[in-house]
Amino acid sequence: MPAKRPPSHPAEPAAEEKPKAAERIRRTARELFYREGIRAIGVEEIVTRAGVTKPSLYRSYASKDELAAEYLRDYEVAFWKVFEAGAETHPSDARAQLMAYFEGLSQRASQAGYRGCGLTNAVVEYPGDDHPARKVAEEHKRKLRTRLVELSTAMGAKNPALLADGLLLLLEGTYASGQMFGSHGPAESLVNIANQLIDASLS
Amino acid sequence: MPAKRPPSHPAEPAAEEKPKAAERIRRTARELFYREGIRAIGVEEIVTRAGVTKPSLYRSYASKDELAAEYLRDYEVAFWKVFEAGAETHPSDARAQLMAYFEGLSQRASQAGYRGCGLTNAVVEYPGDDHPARKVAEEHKRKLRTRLVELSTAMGAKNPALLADGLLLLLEGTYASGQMFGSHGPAESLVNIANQLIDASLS
DNA sequence: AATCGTACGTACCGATCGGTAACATTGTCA
DNA sequence: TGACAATGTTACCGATCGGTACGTACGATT
Repeated sequence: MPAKRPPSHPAEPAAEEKPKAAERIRRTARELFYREGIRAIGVEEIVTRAGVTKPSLYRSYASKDELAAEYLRDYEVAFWKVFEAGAETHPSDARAQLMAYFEGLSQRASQAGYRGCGLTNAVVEYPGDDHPARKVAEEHKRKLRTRLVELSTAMGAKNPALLADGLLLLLEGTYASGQMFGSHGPAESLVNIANQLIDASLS
Repeated sequence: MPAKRPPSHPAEPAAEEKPKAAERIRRTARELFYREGIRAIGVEEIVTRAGVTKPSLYRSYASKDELAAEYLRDYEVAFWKVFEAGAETHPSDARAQLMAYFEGLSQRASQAGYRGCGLTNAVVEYPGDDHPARKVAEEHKRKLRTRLVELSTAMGAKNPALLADGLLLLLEGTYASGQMFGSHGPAESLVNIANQLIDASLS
């Protein structure tokens, strides 16, 4: 285990040099998988657009399936960053935190070309429960549900688990319908609907 | 245009004889496309499971894409049949009609192996707006939204379009989350949540 | 200078993809 | 019975799929 690489930092972006092949593949795969779907994109197109070759891909990732799982892990990190962004601007106000995310989502999902949630899309693309990408997605959704229960509790809901389920249904509904309707779809009503539901769940 | 076929009835199921190849392909494709996804299923597997061969498929359907579109047209017919089933048992009661569908959906979406809405899944599988299957799905969703506005109006909602959007978000959310969570997922709360939303939208 | 580990590219694998040409079989009419 | 159209079958196409064996350029170590 030769763990001695003085100039390069293993877990850091290392913005000093040009991106390595593995990182270029990662970024290209993330963009293509999200925009076009995992099944729709072949490894050939990924490496071509990344400016590398196939062996470089398979040296860093065991298979296309594993690369897809890695893409979703990156996607999840980015998701939580956006989802929890409201915690800083609205500390100790669970409802405002949540609604900050809902407002941003509503706007994004109301634009043409919106592609929904990469994790949800992966579940649709891979119905069988043995795919590594699907496992990442399923675990994430369980975590999201748990987090929504926490927020619902903090909001003072009578039945936090029930409100959390309602909010999750609205979220997933927005991801899906944002892809089907272009502008002026149901996603535009998300904030209004969510507020109605939260109000009804309090007293 | 030789439109003369006395003994055979073009648009009827013709339950008298054994199913033709085109019909077997249609049924097999419908089941496989729904369960596994359109991109995941090749034409080879369809014709094998249907007990026919590829040329039989391509004589009745112009391409795999067209077969997929035909599958969704069949799916849509079946959807409306289930969706409007409550109109007979609950005439002149829009809310009861709608909730009858919601209750059935909630149960189906809470079972392991649930695969959501075939039309929504097709939109996720084909992001580009040029695919024939996607066009069928998009048009259906617009019709569904219109129908929900009608029902919301009949229910006496203050803002029918807004309630319709909320109901549509809940529907799509149930389709999606039913696939990710097995039993005891958010889909189980659909009826309760929908009732809260409808109540809040009336007075 | 000889050596070694790392990183990357060239060229190729068998399998499967959607789709088709050409031929055999069948049923329905005159 | 014979002609015709519809529907079936065998065998194949080029393209692309995910994945890999093998050779090479290069910088650090001895």
